[in-house]
Amino acid sequence: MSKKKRITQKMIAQELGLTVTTVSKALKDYPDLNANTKKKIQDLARKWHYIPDSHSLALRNQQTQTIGLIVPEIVHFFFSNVIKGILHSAEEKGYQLIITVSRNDRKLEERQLELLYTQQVDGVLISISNETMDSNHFQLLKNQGVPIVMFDKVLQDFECKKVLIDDFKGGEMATQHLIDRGCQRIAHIRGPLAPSNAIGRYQGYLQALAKNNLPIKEEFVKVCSQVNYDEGYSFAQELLQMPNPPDGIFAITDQVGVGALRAAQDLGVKVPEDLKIIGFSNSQIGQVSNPPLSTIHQPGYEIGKTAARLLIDEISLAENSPQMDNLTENYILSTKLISRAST
Amino acid sequence: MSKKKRITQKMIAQELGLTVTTVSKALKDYPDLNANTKKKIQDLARKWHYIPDSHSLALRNQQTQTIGLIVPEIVHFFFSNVIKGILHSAEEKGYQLIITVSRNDRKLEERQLELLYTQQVDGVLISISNETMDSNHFQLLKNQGVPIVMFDKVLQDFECKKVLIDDFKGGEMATQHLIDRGCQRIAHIRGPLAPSNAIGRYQGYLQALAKNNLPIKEEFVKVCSQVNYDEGYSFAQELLQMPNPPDGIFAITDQVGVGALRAAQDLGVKVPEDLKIIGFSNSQIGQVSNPPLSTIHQPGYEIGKTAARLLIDEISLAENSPQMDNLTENYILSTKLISRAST
DNA sequence: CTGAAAGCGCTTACAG
DNA sequence: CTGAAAGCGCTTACAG
Repeated sequence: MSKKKRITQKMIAQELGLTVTTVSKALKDYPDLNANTKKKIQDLARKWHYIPDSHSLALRNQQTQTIGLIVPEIVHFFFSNVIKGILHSAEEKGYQLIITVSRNDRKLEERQLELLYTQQVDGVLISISNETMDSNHFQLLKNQGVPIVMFDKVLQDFECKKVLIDDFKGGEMATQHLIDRGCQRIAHIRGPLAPSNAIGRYQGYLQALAKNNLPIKEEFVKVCSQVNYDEGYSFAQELLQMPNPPDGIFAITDQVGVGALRAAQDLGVKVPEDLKIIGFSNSQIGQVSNPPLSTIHQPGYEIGKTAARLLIDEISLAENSPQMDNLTENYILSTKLISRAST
Repeated sequence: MSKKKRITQKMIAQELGLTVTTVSKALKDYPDLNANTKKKIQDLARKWHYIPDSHSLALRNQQTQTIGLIVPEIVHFFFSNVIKGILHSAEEKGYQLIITVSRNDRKLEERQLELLYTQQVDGVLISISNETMDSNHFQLLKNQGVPIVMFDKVLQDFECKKVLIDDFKGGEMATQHLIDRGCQRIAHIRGPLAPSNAIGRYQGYLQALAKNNLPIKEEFVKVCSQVNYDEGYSFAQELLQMPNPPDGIFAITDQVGVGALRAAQDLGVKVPEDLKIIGFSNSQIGQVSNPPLSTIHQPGYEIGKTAARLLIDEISLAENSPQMDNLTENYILSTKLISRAST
């Protein structure tokens, strides 16, 4: 500690034979100061590299200029892009970002939320864990006046702003694309049962089948728990070894889709001739697979940018009109189909 | 603001007709309190969900339990893994992490450093931008008593702990592997000129050629600026269209390597028969390309974990023995060759 | 066993 | 034009 030689207003005041009050005013460019005094202070501050202490400011202003983020995973193309978008908006508005990871663990998510509260973040951005079914911990935070914005994986019955894509439509689009390409027996390797986005995509899949009068076969739906390459591989293997295998697979993510692609190739099933595969997200992995994977583009960067902006707006608003209730409002960003050689 | 209803010790004291002093002691479990009083306080604190204000603590203790991170990029497999490792160690020791990105811009890096200083972080972890050649901004921070640990992209002449792999050895290993596989005309698509790791890998490449009495051809060395798939693609295209094209390519990263792989395939050059390619890092992208890419494993998670631990140790040490100089010390984590179908 | 006081670094309404 | 005072939330050496 003693090693720290942080320059404070007090030191500047002492050096110049003034008081902190005057120094503070000079640094904030108050009009009612002697121009000369002001200049002397500002010059010394610059020379000594004075930088204000944010904790002191936080204490004084009850505002930390910091937002907290909780994501389920960090080694993840989509979430990396979201973070990039958040940082973009945060920088723009002079906010810092504290990042935490829930590892899809409901308990850990709660703990991270508490830590962010301890840090007095002005607001929280979150994509909830796959395990999270209730909103008690979010409600607690909200009751303390900390605004929350959810994105991607959201909790339907929690009142807050949400930034999303239309997963239902995306799922339908993906499945319809397979149908348009001539598939008749379409399997779906879906995400876990709880997350809102996995449900949406699954329902979109069902909808597309129904609309086209294609039969819905329970054995053609596989449920991932890890949602990774290996699961894609092994589920595809199972599917392709059935007596009447599918001729199309809609995978919940590109990771899973690329795993399925490899399984097909290892079994000698030709893609796209014998089997067409479409993923979801437009991750880099699908761009470089061979053949490249068709997919639904999910705009991570824009989602992050939008979510952070909404949160920061809400923070500023809360300051001015404390009575403002933050009602649920869904911001749906658009997706698009990207057709590549796998379909 | 008025919306915030954060519970403070003062409120608890008022409710129970005590003073903050007593409340503070009870919450910190001081021994010299009436057991009954203590219990009453602790019970109410729990009931009201009291959570201490970290800024107040930071101000009081001159310790924020927060570390800052600056990385050149966030949408990046290697750095994501590093962050995961950092979060692991940080959590373990009760530290929070503020993340910023320099976008390989020296000016922005300096700005981020300043913001972290404003936030009073207890220490800084950094992988420097490709543009950074001098250490003035780091020296400034160090002079203020804020410990710094560098990783991956480091500044040779700045005194601090560094967590690295042996890029020279890695580059040599990769090139030697191509030679062992029968390559005689080996090209290198290298990183930018400044970064320590790009230089190390390049020198390792030269060393392997020299050791094996293979000629060093200037035209076989291409210099990336973006270090991405597209650059890998176009440089490989150039190389393969030479009158005497290379029979092996060592790419600075897997991204670049996979780009080169695709270029070869698009030109009808067979990999690995006519051309062998090896990348660097062991990113996921190389695991799923077709054929999968040989590479040098770079342990991102461990690098992050180690760097954060070292930093936190240094923070605690600085508290106790302020005179401690933090001399340069290199922590070299080991890499290994991963041979796949591309070589 | 409990509390009054000082202080961390800063801001701002108020006095002079 | 400058400064003394109070206060943000907390801790701790000291009094009683």
